Amino acid sequence: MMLPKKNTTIRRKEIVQAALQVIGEKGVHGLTITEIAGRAGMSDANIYRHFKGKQEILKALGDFISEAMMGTAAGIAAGKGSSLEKLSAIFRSHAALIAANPGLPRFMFSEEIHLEDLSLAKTIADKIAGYIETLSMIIAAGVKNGELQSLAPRETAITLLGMIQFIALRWSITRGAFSLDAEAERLLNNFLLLIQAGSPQVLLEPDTMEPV
Amino acid sequence: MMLPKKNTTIRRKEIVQAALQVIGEKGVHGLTITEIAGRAGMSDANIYRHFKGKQEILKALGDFISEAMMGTAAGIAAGKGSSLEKLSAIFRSHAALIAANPGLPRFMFSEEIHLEDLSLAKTIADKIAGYIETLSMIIAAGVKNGELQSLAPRETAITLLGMIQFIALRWSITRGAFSLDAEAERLLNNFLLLIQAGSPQVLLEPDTMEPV
DNA sequence: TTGTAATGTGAACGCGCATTCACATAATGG
DNA sequence: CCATTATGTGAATGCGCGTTCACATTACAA
Repeated sequence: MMLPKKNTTIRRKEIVQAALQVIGEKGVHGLTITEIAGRAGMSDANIYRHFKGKQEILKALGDFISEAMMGTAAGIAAGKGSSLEKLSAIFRSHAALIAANPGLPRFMFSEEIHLEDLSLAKTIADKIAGYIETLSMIIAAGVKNGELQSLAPRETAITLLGMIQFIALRWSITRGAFSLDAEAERLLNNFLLLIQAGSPQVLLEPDTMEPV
Repeated sequence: MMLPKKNTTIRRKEIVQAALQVIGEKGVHGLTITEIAGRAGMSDANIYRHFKGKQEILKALGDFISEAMMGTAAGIAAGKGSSLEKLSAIFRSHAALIAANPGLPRFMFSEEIHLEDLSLAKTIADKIAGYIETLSMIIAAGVKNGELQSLAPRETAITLLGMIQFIALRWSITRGAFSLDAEAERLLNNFLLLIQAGSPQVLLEPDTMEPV
């Protein structure tokens, strides 16, 4: 059987998406050319008409994933809302993105990615640094206007990212044994309690809901 | 050349240690029988005198790593000291352990581990759950005696672990481009500020110290 | 001492997987 | 409509790596 022909730009997107799906199911370890081709509905050899090799596919996938994660975060950061609202929105959207694409954290964690290709590792590291920077600025703004406690912006940003990433890791190891969204919500609530100004110490009365 | 003979229990330890070192340098992806054998100074075939196969080596390595991490944490948890002191000690020892054994986080992150062997994945997940439980109890105790803010023990424990793990990931990706210990210390300080009772909020009145 | 089990090794085997090749078939520009 | 290029495919290639085998050498129990 011969596949109807499409130009390279379209095929490249299909292949990258197929790769992401394969990683979600079989992991980066199970990401073979044959698997990608099968998922994309084409022959193995045809992959090489659109990519120089597997490494190039990984590079394209890295760009796509980085863009998917950073894009929404940057959008939220640039938009309207309080610091708490922005942090919550970014956190939730990130969790939702992972829940929808299990291959995403697998790709980020995988050393098959980090160690194999120096430039790809650098790309990912830079994207993470940018992410931290984005969150830091939101937090710094919140500290300045008294919305948040007086805390270190960068370290707090890293703490937030660590939460997401750790949830994703456990979720990946347990093969989705728990609800990622629900777990994320629990952690977010606790985190918000910690960082917002003058919040806790509700030890006794459960009254002060809706803190504005 | 023929290696002087030793019994299996000794050889098994040597092989596991060699494997851990190889992972630290080449990653789980680069963990090949030939590499392990070379590092341990023995022939490939001899590996199979002491392990049934590669999978069994990974299993033994998983046990070793779990024990190394959980062991010290449990010891500190059972010892004397305030909650803050215990959390700090566990955090620092964990960071130091990772700094000394780069293969440790690589192993934990690797899906080559999680996805290949169900029982190994379960072992790791259980160990992590136990770790969370240990930290939770420390935190719960701190909350009860007023040392810590009224926060959710389990979620706070996960936040702490997420911090460590995220540092380790970035450290791994950047191939040790920054000082893991220093970074860990910065994050720990910020975290302690967040969780201890009545610390920040110096914004206005530095009154409500010591709430019990 | 002696024979049996444990330990050690180089060579070979087989499989999976990335990549290439020779050859169709469709698109596209002149 | 023709020629050139882009796209698509099954089969072959080659290599890395886990594992096995046939055969030494040492430990050790009787």
